[in-house]
Amino acid sequence: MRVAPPSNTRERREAIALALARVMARSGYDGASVSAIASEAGIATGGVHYHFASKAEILVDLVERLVAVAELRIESRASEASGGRSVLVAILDGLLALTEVADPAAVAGWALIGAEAVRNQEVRELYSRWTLEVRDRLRDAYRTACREEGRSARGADRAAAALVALVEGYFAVAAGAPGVIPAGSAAPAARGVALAMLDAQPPLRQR
Amino acid sequence: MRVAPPSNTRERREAIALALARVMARSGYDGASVSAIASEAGIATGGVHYHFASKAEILVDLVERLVAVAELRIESRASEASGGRSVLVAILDGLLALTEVADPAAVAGWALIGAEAVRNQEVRELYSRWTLEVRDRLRDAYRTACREEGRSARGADRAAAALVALVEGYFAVAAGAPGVIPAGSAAPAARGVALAMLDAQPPLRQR
Amino acid sequence: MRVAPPSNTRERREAIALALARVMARSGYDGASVSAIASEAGIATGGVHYHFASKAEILVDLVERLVAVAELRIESRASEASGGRSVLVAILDGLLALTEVADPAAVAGWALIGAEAVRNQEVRELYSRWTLEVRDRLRDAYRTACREEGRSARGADRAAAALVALVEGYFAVAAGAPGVIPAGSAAPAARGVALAMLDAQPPLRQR
Amino acid sequence: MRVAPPSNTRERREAIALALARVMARSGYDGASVSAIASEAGIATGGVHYHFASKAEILVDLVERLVAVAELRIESRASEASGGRSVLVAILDGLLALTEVADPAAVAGWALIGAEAVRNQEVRELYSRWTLEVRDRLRDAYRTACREEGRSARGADRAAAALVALVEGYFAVAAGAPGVIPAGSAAPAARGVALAMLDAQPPLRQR
DNA sequence: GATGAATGAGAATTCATTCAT
DNA sequence: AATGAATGAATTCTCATTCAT
Repeated sequence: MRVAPPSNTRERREAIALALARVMARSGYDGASVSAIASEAGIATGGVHYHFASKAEILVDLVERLVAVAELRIESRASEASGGRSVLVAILDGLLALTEVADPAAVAGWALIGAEAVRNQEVRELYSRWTLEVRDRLRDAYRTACREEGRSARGADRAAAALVALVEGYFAVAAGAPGVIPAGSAAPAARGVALAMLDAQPPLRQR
Repeated sequence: MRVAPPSNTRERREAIALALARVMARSGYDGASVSAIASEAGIATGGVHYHFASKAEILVDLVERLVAVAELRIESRASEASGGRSVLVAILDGLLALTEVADPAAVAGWALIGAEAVRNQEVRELYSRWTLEVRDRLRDAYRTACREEGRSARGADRAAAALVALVEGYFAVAAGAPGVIPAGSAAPAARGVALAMLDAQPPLRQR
Repeated sequence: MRVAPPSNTRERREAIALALARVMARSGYDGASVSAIASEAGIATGGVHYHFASKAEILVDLVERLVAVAELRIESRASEASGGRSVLVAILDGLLALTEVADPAAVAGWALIGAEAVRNQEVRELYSRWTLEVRDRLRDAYRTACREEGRSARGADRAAAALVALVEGYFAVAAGAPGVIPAGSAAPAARGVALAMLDAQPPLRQR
Repeated sequence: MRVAPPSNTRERREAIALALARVMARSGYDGASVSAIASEAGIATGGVHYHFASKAEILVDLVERLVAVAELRIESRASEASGGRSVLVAILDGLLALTEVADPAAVAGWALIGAEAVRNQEVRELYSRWTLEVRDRLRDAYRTACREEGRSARGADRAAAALVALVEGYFAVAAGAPGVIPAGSAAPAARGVALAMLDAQPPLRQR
């Protein structure tokens, strides 16, 4: 009696999504032809469409994977953190870990996902949702830190938005203008920015 | 005998480049087909190729135009500035003016140019050159401000790189995740970041 | 697990190359659009490019096929020949067999390949190499015949070149000016020319 | 009172036709774009269509010019000739003069005209008419020579056809496979072929 | 006579997707 | 599960031709 072999769909989908990231880092999303993705993943063209209904779906899958990974990194750092400042730093570190470990495919992939969000509604929704979530977490941590330190939390919103822009900007510049960002400077500089902003928040006046 | 109308090539090239920016804002660069650009510019498909040898050349032209415009804005603001802090602010304001006057085509255009730099060498060179130039100007102004204020200029490099990332990030996020950046907050927040970073530079120790 | 039908690439490539020859005979090489070739071969446009990277590559393939066929014809005739005269005749007969069996596509195809050699370097190289090879074989047979018959072999070079021109001219005229060459006269007339030239070679003077 | 400037249409048409020949020698007929022809002729694109209704008409004009020139050369040589053999030689020399004076544009032009005759009816008619005329003149001279020398004129037809093929072949090979024909050998070798063929005609038997 | 911008109909080529095996 | 040949629509680009000036 034959037993059906175990499905390898999960691994295949991952391999294909990561192959897309690598090809995108060279050729952009449109330049990443399905057959290039396939050969990067070590399978035949048709195989890609066995596992994904469309090329767009691979990109969506990749976005979800990158988000999940970032989320994990943030979570693991944040869970060890205590206090607003250290949560803030944990989030920034988690987000920018990619640039440190120098995974160029992931860095370029993320930058290109932002660009793809301009025209692809589904990607835009995912990208926006994640970006908003990050902003809100940053804002909450920022406010917490202000409260803990007896500072006004005015402008926490725009400060958090600036930190989001900073992080996304690091990805964009690292991908599109290599050499502009000193190696290894992203995470420490982002931390510095966040802390400088906190320090600039005025103390709450006594009542 | 030469009896021909004066060449309108200059205007046409500009019209086509701006049409590309508008179509890109909707559809991305690859999605901006030559015929979409042509109809946006109000001419026939062939007309685009009469004025540009290739679609890639239009993008290059657009990059050069956006850079030139940004340069002008920076120059006009910086010429009125005195002191490192105000030059720093002038540069950031000049760069981010686009986001304020809400020219979505230019904002998305610039964000997508960064993405296109990933795979297009000529665009990458232009984008890198401009980005480097901006970083170096920011760093010089930053150092000047430190000197003027008797502060150490340590880390000016990474601070300038962070400011570049911040600016690029504003474009990327505004284009890809509308709603994440509070309206009108980019320029003031960027100013705030720069000044907070300066304030955080320690004073030079006495000898 | 690989469960795929056996590749039919070889047959397809041949079918496409022969389709090109037929369409060229009607419309010339430039007039042979890829879609005309495809429909002549009974496939869709894209199919042509699945098997050939470019239209030029089809032409190169066709040249190689026609040369290979001619080579076979010459070889089979020459292997039965004995003596310079009969080898000479075998070569000419092999080359001109096309005109006799009235394969108009091949005749016109070859004539147009010569024309395409004017501007296409790869075709020119193939065409030149083959033409040179034919000339050298003719020259060798011509010299052998002279030696066998006690004649001077002076001018064997230009005689061989003339025979090459004669053969190519038959193709060109048959393709471009039908009716000028009496049907069936090419091979016998070429033979006649070759033998008359040999007869005109003066005897070696006695020493 | 203004006097209309003298028309320069005649010179312009010639300049354009010759420009076509030169561009064709590089790029083939289809590769010779109207604007390439125009710039070779030193005028603007539109100017070509002021003088010719269509690109095809330029080619027709060129064919007529090349034929007229060849006719003149033949006429001037034939008028000084006496006897069948010398007329035969005069015709061949006239036809092949192009290859001797090494006008590569004219040589390639003529070869490409033969190829263009395959698909362009008007060119085919001109090319066929001229080729037939040449064959018939060669045949007449051949017969005259036979009669003068008391030889059978059997096969004069196919001999004349062979000489036509030989001449056209020289053009085709010179254009498409440079180096195969020894320099300067075309006309003398063609003469040699013609005379050898005549020598091979058997004498008329006595009655 | 002549210019050169503009047109628009194709051309070659690419590629996501389908499907018989 | 997977293959890879095949499709056909879409894309970029070319170019003969037209025409206002």
